[in-house]
Amino acid sequence: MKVKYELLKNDTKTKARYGLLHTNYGTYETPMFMPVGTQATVKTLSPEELKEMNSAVILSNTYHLWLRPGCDIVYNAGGLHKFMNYNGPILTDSGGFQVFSLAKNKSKDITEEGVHFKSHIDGSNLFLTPELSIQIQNKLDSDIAMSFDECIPYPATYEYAKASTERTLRWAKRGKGVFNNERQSLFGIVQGGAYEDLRNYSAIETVKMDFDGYSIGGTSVGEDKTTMYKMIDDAIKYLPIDKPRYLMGVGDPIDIIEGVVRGVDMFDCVLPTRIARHGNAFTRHGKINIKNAKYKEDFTPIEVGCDCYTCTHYTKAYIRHLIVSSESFGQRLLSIHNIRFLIKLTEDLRESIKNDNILEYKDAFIKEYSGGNDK
RNA sequence: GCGAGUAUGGUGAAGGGGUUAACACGGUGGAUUGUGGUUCCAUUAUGCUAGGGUUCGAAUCCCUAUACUCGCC
Repeated sequence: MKVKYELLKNDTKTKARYGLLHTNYGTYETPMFMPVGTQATVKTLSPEELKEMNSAVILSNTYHLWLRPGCDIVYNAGGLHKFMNYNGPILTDSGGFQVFSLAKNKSKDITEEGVHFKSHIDGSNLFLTPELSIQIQNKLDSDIAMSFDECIPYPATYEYAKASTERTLRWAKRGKGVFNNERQSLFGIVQGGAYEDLRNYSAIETVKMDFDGYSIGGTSVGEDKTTMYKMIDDAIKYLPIDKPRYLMGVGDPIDIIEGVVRGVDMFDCVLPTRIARHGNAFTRHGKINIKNAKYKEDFTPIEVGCDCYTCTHYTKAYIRHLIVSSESFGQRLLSIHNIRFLIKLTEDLRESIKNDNILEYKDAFIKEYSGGNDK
């Protein structure tokens, strides 16, 4: 089935909204945070652990699975869900962003037809097109596929942003033309760089193609926060109320709140798992670096009151020891805490929308989060 | 006891008279937003075993002491 968005409540003072996302694998509340499992696994975590922290949709990646193990192997395994033993909804990114992030400093050639670039694994020449990306995703059999887009760098000239935005629209149309999977949904992606008129135009034209959901791409690529929030505003203004809105790649706690207030329903980000592997943890009082010497003999949890497995069983001193010793269990414990932190944040945001006090929640959160990380 | 050799930061070490003592690990901070899974950046010896001497100038040369190492009694 196609995903369906059910709007249950609009906030009275902001554009925030509370709703439900109906999927092949159950119905979930929004706004939601989606952990990233690029290579068919949320790094260090099992599906059971994800369920335990009330995770819903997870992300995986077309580009990575295309190269390794290959989409036919996933297809022959019975699809991505079976392959990775995950019976929840899966969204696959199209590979558009990987052209931007993996090949950032390497040779790549973006043409009307598609993108020529080099494999990050063995340097071999690759050619990815909008059609191929969709065909791979059809085979992977994720629940939500993404259109193949170009993520415009920041800053970019108006001329480049305009040409790229128009090309992304043509790519979206081409991808949609070959899309062929009844069980799967397809989302369009709004680009436009940091230019208001291009963002508006991109949103309007993408919506005309009638996708199952819409995402806002091209943010958090080096622009300042004010610009980023405006990019969201400029894009979301023209998105329909009856389809889910997904802000791609954003997962800083404050950015999630700013996104929700602007009407975003879905977020994904590598931040919780990536910083976990490098020893950082989110707390209500800001991000902490567990490797800091001051935690050497701190026998309290990362966050008192946190309901995650990590905080209910382990101390900062122990986790610090694991991270300093490069033990993978430490990475796992921090990943559990960080993902649970963002999921809990979205749970709180949903409650605040239902209670009509999201602005109060936002102000209190930001004040506490930015206030320091002495806890 | 005799002979030879070595002594550089928390560690392994480079430098064999000429500005701020290489590099690596470790330590201490920081970064990270649709993930190239032990990453990236900054910082970390006012000092080269101790004392004395030569020299404009010594970690580098000389003397003494001390500690290790290897031989021989």
